[in-house]
Amino acid sequence: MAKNAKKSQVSPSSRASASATVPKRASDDQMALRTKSSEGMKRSARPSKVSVERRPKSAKKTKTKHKKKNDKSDTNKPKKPPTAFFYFLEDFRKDFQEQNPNVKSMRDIGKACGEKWKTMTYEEKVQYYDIATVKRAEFDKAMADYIKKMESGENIESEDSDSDSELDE
DNA sequence: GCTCTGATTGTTGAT
DNA sequence: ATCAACAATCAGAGC
Repeated sequence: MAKNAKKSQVSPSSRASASATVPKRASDDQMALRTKSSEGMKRSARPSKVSVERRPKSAKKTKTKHKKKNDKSDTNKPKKPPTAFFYFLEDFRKDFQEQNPNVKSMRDIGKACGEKWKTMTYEEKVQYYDIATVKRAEFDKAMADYIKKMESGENIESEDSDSDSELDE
């Protein structure tokens, strides 16, 4: 049910607060973390094949296909940081597999995680929101550096050097 | 053998 | 204000 709605439900908190990473009660300092720079993500950057035919409309979602190892275009380009839900998903997946070793499909885990996420309280989610906020701040910084390099020398082609050390404290 | 799919929510750029 | 795309994960399916 909640699949087609998606945007409509979004979550009682998300935008309700101030489009910040943290739903409600978001501390001002956390909001300050998100500089919301111009990033540069936009779907156009993605491979045409992925960008196109991504129109589920009333159907499901988009299913992103990740392009896997087809990232030759943006090897040094920082990728979008996982959201709070994704951090929770990592932790939830481990616990879920321990209790359900027979279940290996991420589809089932994703569903279970989504249901669990909805039942969780703000206090339980806030820790993941906090992580996501920090990571996005780092991503913003990395993106700014990436753009700077692009403007300076276009394609540096040096994905692993300074950007890596910066991202990973 | 390699690539894509599916399923979830959050976030954000774009329209 | 709304939409669309993308972020991680990983076994399974398809080519």
